[in-house]
Amino acid sequence: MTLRLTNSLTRRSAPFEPLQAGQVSMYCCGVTVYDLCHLGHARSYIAWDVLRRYLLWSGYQVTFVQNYTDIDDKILNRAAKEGSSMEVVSERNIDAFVADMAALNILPADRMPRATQSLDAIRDLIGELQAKGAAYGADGDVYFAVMKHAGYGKLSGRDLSEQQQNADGRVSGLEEARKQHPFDFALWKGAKPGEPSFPSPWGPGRPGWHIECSAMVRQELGDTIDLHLGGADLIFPHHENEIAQSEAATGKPLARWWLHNGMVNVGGEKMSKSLGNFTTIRALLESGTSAMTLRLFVLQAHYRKPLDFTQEALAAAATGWKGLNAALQLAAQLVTGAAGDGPDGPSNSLAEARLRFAAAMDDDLNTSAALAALFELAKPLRSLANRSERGDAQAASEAKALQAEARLLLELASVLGLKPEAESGPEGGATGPNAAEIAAQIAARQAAKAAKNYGEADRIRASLLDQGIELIDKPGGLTDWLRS
RNA sequence: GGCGGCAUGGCCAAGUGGUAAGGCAGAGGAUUGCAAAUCCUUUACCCCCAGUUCGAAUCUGGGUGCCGCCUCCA
Repeated sequence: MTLRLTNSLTRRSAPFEPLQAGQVSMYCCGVTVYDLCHLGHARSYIAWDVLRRYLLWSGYQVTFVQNYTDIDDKILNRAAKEGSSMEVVSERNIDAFVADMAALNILPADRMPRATQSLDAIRDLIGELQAKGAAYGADGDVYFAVMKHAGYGKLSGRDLSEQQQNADGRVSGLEEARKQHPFDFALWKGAKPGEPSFPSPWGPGRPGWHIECSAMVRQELGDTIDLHLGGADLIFPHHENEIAQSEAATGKPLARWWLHNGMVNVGGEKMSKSLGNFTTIRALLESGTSAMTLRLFVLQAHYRKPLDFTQEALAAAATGWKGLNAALQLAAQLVTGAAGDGPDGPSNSLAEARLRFAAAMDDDLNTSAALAALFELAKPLRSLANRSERGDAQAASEAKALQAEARLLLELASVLGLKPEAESGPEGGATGPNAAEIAAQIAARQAAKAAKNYGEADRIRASLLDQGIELIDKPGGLTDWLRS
């Protein structure tokens, strides 16, 4: 079986095969670090994290590079607004990015170059383009000449001859006047007074947005890479321009595969900073949604389709995760418990589950179907937990039989970046009564129950619930509790 | 206007020629003093019309609706 991926370049899916057998190079356009990441970023990076994990699981050696755009108008604006500097804004948001990604269990990229630290490669590339006649200077700016590059528009399906004055009113007249074609874009922007700038053969200034990715890809991974990833909103102009720059310089294809994820929508509209309808990763996590719930929410839909963010859908994912998490926790117990006792040879059903999972993932990363395989695997585990709690005599022997299953569940879950998550349990540092006080209340309620004083027992239960403590009666007269 | 995508049960969402995965919610059951939690069971002819086919959610044509990109954007 082979992995099939939908290539935006051809708009169809085809078997994936890296340029060098067993080795995959992938690049993902990162964030402009002017603010916190929102759910749209989370979706994108979760999707590519799963791709990477799946490739690794499949035995590939993967080199993954993701950039930081740390010089840009938005960063400068933000710095001006808060009276700090470009560096301060960038540094802060890079730290936040790292923390957010870690919270979501997204594996860090192998290398994360920054635009401001890649200036030599950027200037070299611009110089090369100019030497080849693909770029021209104008008053301290340098532009890429799209008309000079055959094949411009091949990714986004645009035909230059059909392009009219779409840019009217959207670009400053000054910049427009300098361009030879409306689609020409800046490789180097001459510095305006007071702006931070870097020296260059064209005068002080800074790189345009698109050129950094071309330069970094080339520097870090070579002329042609296997996979280039990003959000669908980057197809035009960003990725189109990257292709043009890189291919004009090297004469080789920039990437063999272009993968694009669908947008996160809110009320049918794209979540974005400009619309103001965004939720930051951090805000969501702080509001009590767990990282794994978010992952499950994202992975339940196919990565290329739009994903509507609603409280209902999130709540559904949370409940779904609760069940899966319980199974994963039990699985972790089983595996570390009486290790080695269980029958090790995978039974037919296990082999089938593994196959089903792989087939789903091979089909353009059908995580929704892959998750179905996980839920099916989790089922007997959850059932076992229920029966053993009820003192089923057979449960103990079954636990051994389920060890291989438990191991497989954990393994496959980890391919999706899903891992057992501790409940926000007793030592959660929350406010309210402490464990000893709760234990005392539970004992009091037990006594009331024994005396058939159910009014009092219910009163204690309700009172604890008011304080955020939920009681869970177990068979055998035991009572667990959760801080909600 | 140009380019691209999507329409499956109450909700989310797989399935792309042989008679509908999974999750959530709902219903019934087990359990419980009653609940909650948990486990078990259960719930669809796939936007409309026409066509191709022995057979279509799945292919073709035509509608309708929604979304993305064309300006910074994951």
